[in-house]
Amino acid sequence: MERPFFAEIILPLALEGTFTYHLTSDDVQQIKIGQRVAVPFGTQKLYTGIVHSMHHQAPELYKTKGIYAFLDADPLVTTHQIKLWEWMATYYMCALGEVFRQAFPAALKLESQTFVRLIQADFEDLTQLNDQEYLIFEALKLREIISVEEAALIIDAKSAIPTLKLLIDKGIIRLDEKINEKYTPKVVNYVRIHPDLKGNDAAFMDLLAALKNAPKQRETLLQLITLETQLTEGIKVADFIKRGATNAVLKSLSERNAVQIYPFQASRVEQIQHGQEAIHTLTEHQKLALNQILYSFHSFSTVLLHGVTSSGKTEVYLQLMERVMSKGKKILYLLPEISVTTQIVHRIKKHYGDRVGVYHSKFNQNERVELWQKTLAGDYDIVIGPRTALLLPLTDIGLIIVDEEHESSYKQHDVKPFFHARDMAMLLAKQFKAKVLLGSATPSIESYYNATQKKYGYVQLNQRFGEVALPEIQLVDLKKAQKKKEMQGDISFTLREEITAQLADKKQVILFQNRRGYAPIMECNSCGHSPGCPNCDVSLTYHKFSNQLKCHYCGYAQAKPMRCPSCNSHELKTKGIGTEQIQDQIQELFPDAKVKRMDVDAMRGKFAYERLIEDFENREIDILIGTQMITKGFDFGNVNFVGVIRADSLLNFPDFRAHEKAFQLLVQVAGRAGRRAEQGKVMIQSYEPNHQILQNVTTYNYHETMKDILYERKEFFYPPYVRLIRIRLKHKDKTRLDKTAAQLVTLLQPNFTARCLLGPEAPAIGRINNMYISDIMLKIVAEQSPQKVKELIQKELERMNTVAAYRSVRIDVDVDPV
DNA sequence: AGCACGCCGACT
DNA sequence: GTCGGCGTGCTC
Repeated sequence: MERPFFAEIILPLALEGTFTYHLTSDDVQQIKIGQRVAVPFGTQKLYTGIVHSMHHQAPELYKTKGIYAFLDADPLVTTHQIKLWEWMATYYMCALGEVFRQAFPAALKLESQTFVRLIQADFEDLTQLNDQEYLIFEALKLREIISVEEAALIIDAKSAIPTLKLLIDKGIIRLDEKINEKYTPKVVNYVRIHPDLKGNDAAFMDLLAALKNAPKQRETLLQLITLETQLTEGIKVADFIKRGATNAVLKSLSERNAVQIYPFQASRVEQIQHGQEAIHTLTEHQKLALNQILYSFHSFSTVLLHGVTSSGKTEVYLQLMERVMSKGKKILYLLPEISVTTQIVHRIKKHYGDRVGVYHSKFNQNERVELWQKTLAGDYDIVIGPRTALLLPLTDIGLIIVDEEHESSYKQHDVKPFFHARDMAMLLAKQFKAKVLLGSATPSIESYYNATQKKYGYVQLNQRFGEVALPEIQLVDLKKAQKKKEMQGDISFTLREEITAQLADKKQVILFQNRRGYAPIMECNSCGHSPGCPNCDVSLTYHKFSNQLKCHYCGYAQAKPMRCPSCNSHELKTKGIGTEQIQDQIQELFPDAKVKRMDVDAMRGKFAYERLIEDFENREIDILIGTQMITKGFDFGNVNFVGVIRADSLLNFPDFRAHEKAFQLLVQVAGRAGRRAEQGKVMIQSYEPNHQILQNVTTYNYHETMKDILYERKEFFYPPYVRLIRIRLKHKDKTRLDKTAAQLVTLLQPNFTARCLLGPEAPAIGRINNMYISDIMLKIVAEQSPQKVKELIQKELERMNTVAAYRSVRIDVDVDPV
């Protein structure tokens, strides 16, 4: 007798580990690791799971259930992926199921719905049924299967369950779990000459005669014939209409059986002809950098390419990609979220055509499935996307490029797992024995440090393309300007004159202000009251366009009050500046200029970003005012000047990374100026022009800045000298939250020195969406094993979980927070 | 995460 | 007297 088989299944749940199911001998025949299965879980639900492994150990503590169905013949998940998921779950301290849920396209997870089926259709004693039972019985005679929701609609009740229960008891119906696949292939209508007419001249002549009085139909038919001889592929109805046909005419023709309209499954992933865009030959500097990278890859698996803005890093990437592909290996090209729709991607796509898979967050569920399946099939030589592209079923990877590696959007912070794509890229590369290239004009301090410690190779590219010098940066002292009354609103005369000169020169201007809305705060001049969000501990931001006060954290909005809600005075004034206000001020100063704004508010909608880029390219915008969005892959030849409205808020951020981020951001902003022919110019307005960071920015002194920051980090015990783990507690009851946090600190304290355990402390915003927040920060020193520390935290969290009073507090662990 | 079970307030 | 609020406990 053979021993029974069991399978471990990964389920999309926030629960530890995998789940055991028993296998029938049939199951054993077809089961494969990575395969998608439907399994029952709990009393009601069917979930989509992934086969993790098979074994013979019967669990002792519970009875196993069986597999409900195998959803595909072949695995949809690779063993590399399962391994990566396990790493992520361990490293980022979350459940394997949470990684699965994030990684796997929602459309491939089935929706379990309960259906009702008739089992006794010949039931005749209708007097036994009440009105509602009868209605459902009749409906089922017509339809065979209806969903529980539909049943409720039929009898016009909130829930059909009571009635259905009666019918079940009578043995007339039964409940059935039916599986709905959410993915629906996209179907496109094509048109062709009716097959019956082909080679049948007599019929054809009859048809033409019949169309004697229908010139439009005749013309359309002849046009279709011509097209069919010209084109090898099918003709889409939509394309045919663009060439002059109309729906009405086609309808008549199809009714006459002259043409046939037939549906065909089209690929959703857009096709572009390739070979249109050549790869440029490299300059001497670029060639040197490429050779240094190739050389470094002999001794390092990761190389940091530090290339000033506009040095043509992309050209180097393209050449490197060519080499990798020529060896038959594939490439993963990661970039920050917003850059996925930029020029670089279009260029790569144009050059390599459908060998490139582009992934991005505005894709809908069906597009994601298609990309998943094509990636799995190995159809792409290059996959381009933001951090989540790392989770695709990649195969044969030879190189991973992490472009703009300093970008904090590589770290996922909203949904678990809170992973950093740059760090995971290295793990992934290890699996494939692939290389990683990190690229940036302003590398993150972590990567820079790793390069100085000889953990990464380090290659510099100091020459801008065409040898154009870096933009000249001028600081404008706002204190002085104010004293001398050389200000108009928030624009100094110096800045105003420069913009005037640029516009006279027919150049476009970019202005940077890192705050959206009109004004971040409203304040009453007589009592000092400033309206706050009822759900969060923040001031409401005034949005002039909608005349509302909005909360940027929970989305709360209210109409702007006329009087102070506290003292009823009329003296409500705005404080601080946002992009909306700058737009107003600039428009007033330059009434003839076309002024546009680029921030999340202006970028709503699927193509808002693309449209703005197009407008800018076509010079339909003279002055663009943007938040940090403009620093990401925004590359235009006609911009020679960039202005920063107020740098101070960047420098005075209460975060240990503030200086690093401010330097990176300002250098990136400056890099938008003078990208092609001439040297650009940058003006930074600030109340503190002597601030060390601003001084370093003017000379582009990256190394000096990093040295200073590293010194501070070492002194105050921050990364890269320690690793951080932030434990964030949330609860709607502040007292319970504080007690739980205090208890957790008590449990952790014996294992950490005082300077390695900070908190509990409320973050800058202590309440969001009516949930109070408390943070505990742990620092792991070099001598400690991060794995041991994580196990310890896990143990203490489980201990907390045994006490009911603590259990209701939500606890999230963020490893390496940014 | 879902979902059932179970114990307290406002309504047919 | 019930419907339904969310606190608590369990799921292979």
